[in-house]
Amino acid sequence: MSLKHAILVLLDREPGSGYDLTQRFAKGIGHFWQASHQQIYQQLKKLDEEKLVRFETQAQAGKPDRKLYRITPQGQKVLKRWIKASDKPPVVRDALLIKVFAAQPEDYPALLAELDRHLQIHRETLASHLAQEAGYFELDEAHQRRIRLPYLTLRRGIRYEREWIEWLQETRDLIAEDRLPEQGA
Amino acid sequence: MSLKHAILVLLDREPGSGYDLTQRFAKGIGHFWQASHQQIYQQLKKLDEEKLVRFETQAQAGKPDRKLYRITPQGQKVLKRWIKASDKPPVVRDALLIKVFAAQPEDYPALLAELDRHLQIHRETLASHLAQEAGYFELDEAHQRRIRLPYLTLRRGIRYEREWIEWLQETRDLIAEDRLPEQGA
DNA sequence: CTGTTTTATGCAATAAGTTGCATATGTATA
DNA sequence: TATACATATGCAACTTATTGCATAAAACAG
Repeated sequence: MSLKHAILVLLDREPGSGYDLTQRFAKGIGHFWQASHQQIYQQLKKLDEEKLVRFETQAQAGKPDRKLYRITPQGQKVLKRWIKASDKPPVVRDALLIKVFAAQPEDYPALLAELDRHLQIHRETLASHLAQEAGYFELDEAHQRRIRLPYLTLRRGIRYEREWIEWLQETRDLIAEDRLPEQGA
Repeated sequence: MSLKHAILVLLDREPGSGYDLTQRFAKGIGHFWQASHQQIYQQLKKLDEEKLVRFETQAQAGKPDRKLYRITPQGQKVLKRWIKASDKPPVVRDALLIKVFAAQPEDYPALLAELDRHLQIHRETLASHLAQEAGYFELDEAHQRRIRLPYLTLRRGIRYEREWIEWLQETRDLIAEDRLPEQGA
């Protein structure tokens, strides 16, 4: 699986604790990979057993010990190999679309509410991605060039959200129209 | 989870065997939900235990017995309730984007090959969706209206694939450009 | 007439992800 | 001063999905 590799990628850029990584997943690469702290801690444990990462315990006054993880040379080797390998596109499994597929006129009010809720979520996510993009545009050209590939993944996130929003609006409106004539009849 | 509900939706439209459902997942709703036959058989077993479906065994000459599943009234009730409930948007986890994010110039040739491979897969999926859409357009207006919501989910699949193709082409070209000046220098 | 695909169902083991809980303290907010 | 939030890590139980295997016969292609 790839959560392991996502962690290796982040640790290859900069060592960090499980907590750090949780933040980096949420803020940095959440547009293409989401992971909870439980998953991250579990995987760090396994990666350590496989010697792909190692850690130093940093005692902190009062707070619990912080484990600072680093990628090992083996880890880097495994990562390099994985980047050059090939994967299948991710499977699509979308509960909302099951509902749209199966909805009958009596379900339309609830469905419209649900579509609106998703619309709102996707608008918020898009706004957050666009804010991140604005930060990228403020960088000088040399720095932009250095993080061009990460930026391209953000572009993908932006496009993905825009796509959702367009479809949701279109679908929402079509379903709303469908319902009205029946109310008027 | 929602595989159960996807199965209930299909059985609510028409009874069928595990094998039937596997086909219907692949051909009918594969654009928003994918499931292997193992998963389907496992879930049918559980759905039967929960009394949300029941089955009749049809002995067939030579072939193994076919189990014809039907949704029960309880199943329909559970399904109705679920359709009106709300879910979170699916989590995004895309291995290809990890690779784009992490790739260094020495990885570009392999990455370009991988992007091309995905491009091909998405083009094939799009072609298959468009063929399905063409079938929809051939129907008379009354029939089109009756399956309008399922069609809207297909539209989403089409848009999704188009989105991927556009991003892959754009990204592919940008990475290819990036690499060339270094070869020429 | 031989080999591949389609029809038809399933078990077992493993991997991956989710949910709920537990602990402990510093720091900011009301 | 009480409450909530951020820091920091983790276990246990459960659900969900994947991988690999097994069986068995008809139907079709070469």
